[in-house]
Amino acid sequence: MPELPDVEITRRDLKRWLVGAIVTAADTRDARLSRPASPRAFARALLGRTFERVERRGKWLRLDLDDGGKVFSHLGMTGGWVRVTIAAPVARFERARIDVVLRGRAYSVRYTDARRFGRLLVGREDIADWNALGPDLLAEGVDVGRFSDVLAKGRRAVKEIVMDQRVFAGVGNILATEGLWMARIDPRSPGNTLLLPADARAIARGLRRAIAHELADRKQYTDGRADSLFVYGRAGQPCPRCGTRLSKVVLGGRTTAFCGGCQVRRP
DNA sequence: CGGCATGTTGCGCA
DNA sequence: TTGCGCAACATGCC
Repeated sequence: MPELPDVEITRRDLKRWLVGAIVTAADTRDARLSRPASPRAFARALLGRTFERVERRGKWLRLDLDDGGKVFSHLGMTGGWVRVTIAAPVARFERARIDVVLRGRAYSVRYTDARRFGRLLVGREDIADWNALGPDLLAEGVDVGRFSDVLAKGRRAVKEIVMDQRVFAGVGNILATEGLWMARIDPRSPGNTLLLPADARAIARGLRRAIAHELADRKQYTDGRADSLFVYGRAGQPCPRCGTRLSKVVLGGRTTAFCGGCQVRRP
């Protein structure tokens, strides 16, 4: 599920379902998701409250309550929010529920997460993980000069740099792979070989295009992801742009597909 | 059975 | 102090 486009779709869902809604019941028993706090704090913070806003930065969601409380949700690898009836049975891997009333209608918003790499936190202050995030490519403009400086600083591969959440919030393995292909830049290129302002601009633009492409795709399909990607997971197949056989390499421990024919690597 | 997976974190070591 | 590589987390799926 979750990189920036999926989390953005989730934000829009939660906004529709929750803003203005009053919480009639809330529960999670999962100490892993709420770590390091007790899962009991979840119900305590939510019961009787009204949601005022649903915000997103990168892969993090923040739900703001009418008393100043905040709920932070990170979907990890397999997390997701769904809306069901109050009486719906507990789904396999359901980890939390928020029952609400909105405009006279009662229903339940449930969080499911098989692997439990996600987080579900309540508090009154923004958490450190939220504050440390870099610019969100969907919400903010990119300061090309600043990004250029970040690139110049390291010999780290450019793909690892753009996946650093302090550099661009929300860019994960799929977006980085797709965005660099769109930018025609080899993901292995050391940052300090991409010194031209044009390089920084091309990368930011490629990532934005990858985000827009996936968001547009989500509007049409619910499970069309695999078919909408150009190179991710397609090593061995022909490049959709130039026909060269797509290569595979591991960067920062993550599998990366790229085209040796049209993604340039500067010496 | 083995290998891989959209994310993050912590540890050992240079 | 910084950074890098890698295992770990928990589970599904091919």
